[in-house]
Amino acid sequence: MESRKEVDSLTKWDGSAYVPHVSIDLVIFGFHDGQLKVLLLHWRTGTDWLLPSGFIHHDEDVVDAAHRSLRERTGLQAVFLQQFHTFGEAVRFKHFTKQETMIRLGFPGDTDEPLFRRHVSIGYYALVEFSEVVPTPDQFTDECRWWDVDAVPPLLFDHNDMIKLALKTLRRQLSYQPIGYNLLPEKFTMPELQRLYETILGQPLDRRNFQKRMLSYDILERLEERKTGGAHKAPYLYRFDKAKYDNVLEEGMSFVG
Amino acid sequence: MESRKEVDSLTKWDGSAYVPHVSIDLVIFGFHDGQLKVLLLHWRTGTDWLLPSGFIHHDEDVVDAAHRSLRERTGLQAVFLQQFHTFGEAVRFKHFTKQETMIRLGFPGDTDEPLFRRHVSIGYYALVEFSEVVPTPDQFTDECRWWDVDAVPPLLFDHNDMIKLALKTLRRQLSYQPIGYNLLPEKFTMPELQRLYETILGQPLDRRNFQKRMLSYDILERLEERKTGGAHKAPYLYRFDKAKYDNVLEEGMSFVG
DNA sequence: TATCATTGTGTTAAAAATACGCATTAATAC
DNA sequence: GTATTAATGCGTATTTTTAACACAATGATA
Repeated sequence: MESRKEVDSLTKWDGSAYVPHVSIDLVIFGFHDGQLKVLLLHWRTGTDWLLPSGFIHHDEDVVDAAHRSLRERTGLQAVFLQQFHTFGEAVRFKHFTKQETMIRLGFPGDTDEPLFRRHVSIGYYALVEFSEVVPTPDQFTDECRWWDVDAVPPLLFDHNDMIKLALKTLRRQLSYQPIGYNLLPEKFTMPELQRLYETILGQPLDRRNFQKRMLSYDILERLEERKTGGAHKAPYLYRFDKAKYDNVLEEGMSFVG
Repeated sequence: MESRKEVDSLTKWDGSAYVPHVSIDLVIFGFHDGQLKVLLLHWRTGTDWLLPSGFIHHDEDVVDAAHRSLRERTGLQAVFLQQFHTFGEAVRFKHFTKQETMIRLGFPGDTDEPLFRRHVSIGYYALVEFSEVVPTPDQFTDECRWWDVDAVPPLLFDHNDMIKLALKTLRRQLSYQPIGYNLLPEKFTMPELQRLYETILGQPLDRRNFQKRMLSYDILERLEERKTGGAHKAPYLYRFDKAKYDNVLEEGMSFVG
């Protein structure tokens, strides 16, 4: 279905530059139009979508490799990035077998292709500001774009499971930590923040209790401005107090230390 | 300091049988004499202690490799085993540099020794019944024994950090899940269960509120027997209702499903 | 048989989470 | 202009959960 030329360029991947058998997979969440989105890549030779992934240089920390991959796909520097699980199954093919997958991706026959060797993959999820992302494909893909989390198609490998687990982890953390800084623009209204929470948690929240809880964290700063333009009463604009926000996060989520 | 013969036998390790650059580290918790214990190994050629670790066969799931290693160190089959973090720093030496570590462990000079290549390590913690464990060293070690968690010496690599993080994870899970089944003998009293919780959490708990909460989980079965022999009033014996226990755990902690 | 430390089983108070009421406001319709 | 409408700001009850505390019962020891 694809020319040999394209397939050749795919195999130019220099596996020797990376730690073999180890990879990173990224579940990058964004929020737009009242919908939680996830960033997916489209394989050049084929019809399939998958999660952005990355490999680790020999002298590179895994977390740095994750940040690097994230930067390459989004253009963003500092984001909320959290390891959530390591996927260590020997066979990580799900909807298609290894053979089927290799054919679909343009690697017929060559069962020793380094890209398709067994990989232990470390899953990270990221929260990014939708409007600031410049979705950028990598050398294996020709398209990078946002998908609604509840409209994600069957993905390659076990990537659907990864999204599920990342979402589950995000929900748990959201329930007892004031995450959300990285998903919204600098200034936002309380209803907007609430909609974000409702979307991630998948359930409606009481307007008044939500506001009380958010303010109780003492990480929000209310501005004098109000958001005009919409019909009805103009809501106040808020802004995260970065210092206090980081502080709360540090206490609640920090590892080793 | 050690004969060449011993060092040679150490290097007989056949790295080709395993996925390179990936390892497993185990934080095995036990409970005895009102103290939380962790199982450590003593390196044959040297004075240092470290966590039990393992490697992954090419066709083996990581979680299976973890169970296998755990079995080899303890003799136990079914235990509570939970992945808690993957340690991906390029340099994981802490108290000693790589060179110092290699000398201490009897690998002078040979900087290419496969055992000392960079490893991404997947951390698991396990809860086991102290009295049923048969501590067993591996090919690199000459002793395997329990240590009080708060008397653990400086360990090789980043293993002290691993214990810290495993303990933190255990505490968090204990706070909102009825873990403990695997740390106690089949029959136990409520005070014994409470002491276990107090030890892990590191704080005293109210006797009456503790009992109420434990019973509210509806996973304990009170037996007719009482524990005699001790001075004072004889407490009832309890037993976990395995089916209900597994059920609660499944709902609260299951991944990918 | 009295003593003592510990267990079994409550009840009460405080705090947190949840449910709900009503006045205010800014765009829209008339 | 003025009334209407739907959403916001800010408040108060209610329920549920958590934490604090009291007292009788028991079994070995003195």
